[in-house]
Amino acid sequence: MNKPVDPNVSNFIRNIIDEDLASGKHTTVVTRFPPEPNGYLHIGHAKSICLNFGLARDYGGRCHLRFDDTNPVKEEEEYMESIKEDVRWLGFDWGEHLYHASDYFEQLYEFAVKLIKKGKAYVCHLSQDEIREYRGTLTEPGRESPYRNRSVEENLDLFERMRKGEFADGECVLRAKIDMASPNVVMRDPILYRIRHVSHPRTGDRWCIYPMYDFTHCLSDALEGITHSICTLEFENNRPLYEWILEEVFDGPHPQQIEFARLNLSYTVMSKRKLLRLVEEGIVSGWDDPRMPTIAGLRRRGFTPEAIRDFCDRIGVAKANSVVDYALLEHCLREDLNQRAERTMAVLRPLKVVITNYPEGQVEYLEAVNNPQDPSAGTRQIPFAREIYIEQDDFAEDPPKGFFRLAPGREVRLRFAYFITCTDVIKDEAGNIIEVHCTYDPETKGGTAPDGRKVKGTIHWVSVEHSLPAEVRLYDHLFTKEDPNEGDLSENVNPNSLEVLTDARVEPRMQAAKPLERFQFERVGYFCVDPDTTAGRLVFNRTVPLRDSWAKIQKS
RNA sequence: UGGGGGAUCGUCUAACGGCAGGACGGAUGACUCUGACUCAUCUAGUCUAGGUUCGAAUCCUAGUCCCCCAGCCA
Repeated sequence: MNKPVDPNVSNFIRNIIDEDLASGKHTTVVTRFPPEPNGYLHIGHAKSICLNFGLARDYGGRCHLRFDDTNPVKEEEEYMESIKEDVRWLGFDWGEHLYHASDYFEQLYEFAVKLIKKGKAYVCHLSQDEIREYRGTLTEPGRESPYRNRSVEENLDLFERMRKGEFADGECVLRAKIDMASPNVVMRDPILYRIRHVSHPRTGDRWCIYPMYDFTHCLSDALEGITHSICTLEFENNRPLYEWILEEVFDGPHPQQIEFARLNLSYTVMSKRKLLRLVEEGIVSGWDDPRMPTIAGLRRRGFTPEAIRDFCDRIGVAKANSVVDYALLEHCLREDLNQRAERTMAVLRPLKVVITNYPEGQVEYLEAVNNPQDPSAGTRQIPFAREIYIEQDDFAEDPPKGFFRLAPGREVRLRFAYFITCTDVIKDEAGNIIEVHCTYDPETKGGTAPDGRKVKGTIHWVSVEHSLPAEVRLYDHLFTKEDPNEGDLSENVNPNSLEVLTDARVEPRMQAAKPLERFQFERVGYFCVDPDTTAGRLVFNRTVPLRDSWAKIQKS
């Protein structure tokens, strides 16, 4: 954690904890992050991770990582590994406190038996459709199941036989006996256990009955001594059930469920279902496509854990549904990268410049600062020669008003090198500019003129002979709409979310760049080395462009 | 039309009966060997209508709008 915690952070959950601590209700804070291992983590999960682990850190408590693995049909071991990797990468440590809901299956079974013995649960043989019918609707009460008043003995026997595998999938379920007329549908005799003759990633074939979320979660929390069980808004309706179950069977202290609004980000989607769709329809290359809001995607894109944590701190925590502006995420990223990314020069769309008065065959090495924000990053030597590449955008034959880059007759500074003045524009038969001729002023070596004259523009460059070819992948929002859910998702996909440039040129130092290493391409943006990079082929992802006030002026 | 939640600058979020504050975005300017960074100034808000109070974003009443719930998913 590179940043000290702002002592002024205030949100409704901290207020609750402060009160609980002050009143003596709790003497410590124990939270948990409880993902279901059925997919990849995304930035919405990062919010929850930062919240839960952050609270534990700030209050000197602890935060458990618990896999909510109660549905073997959807869950896989592979996901558990990726989740652990992502949480660790984000910078959090659960220490000894790694748990699985499946660790509690035996205890959970005993709690269910206890409930049956209290006459508060029963085995129901209604079919799935019948259960739905009997449940009633939002405005009409449900009806009681004909199996609702079976004797305790019969229920005990039936439940045991469910465990033994005497029933087929779907033949019966264990239900809580609460209130079929409750205005809260969750309380209309909710299902506690269902039968699934499926082997579980962790318990194998030991069980063929699996507890439902509502039964599992509250008891898992209680067993682990969780004090504050923080979840998202859609579980608000489940809170009465959470409390009912604990009240009925759990003797120790009860955790308190607190709900907060999940993260929504403009120009992206956050639901696992929709993310899966993007992958399956080939709209993106995979879960770690750099355009994905998954932790894996963000990592590959070049995001830092520090930037993501800072973002999560800044968005706050509240109960109102909201959509955070993507620009805030970009701001956090740039702020972090500006401090730590070494600078380099790279030309994305090359335009050849011949410096006609520079001796042929001569090469000079010029000193360049690696990171003006961090003197300890040192300097490097960059080769300069008669032929260089500059960015096509940095030259205009007919410069618009306010343009102070290279143009016929104009003098600009080549960063860390010399002042050059454009003398000629070379075109092909079609009239395309293919080369620009300039002269340089030998007196301006290093970038300053002894006579004190100033130039308005400084542009970046690389040597034709010494630079390395590279592929550069430019990313934009995956969707064209702030809210991609408005209308048909696939129609809102941004056709220009990926642009591949294959003719980019980078400084020779990039030969040594390692996958995921981050750089600032001066005047262009922050980039990171894509894992697709091989010995003979450099591939960069644009993490985020630099702010560009010239582009803004041009637009208006 | 049942139940549960929620509405504060364009966006996100503080203020817990006592000066509506911060951040992002936007605008303007300064600086500049990155049109970056940084700095400065500005911009802009309490859903509506009543009420209580010396004083209301906050308490009360009545509305309006938005979200969630009828999986043997979580």
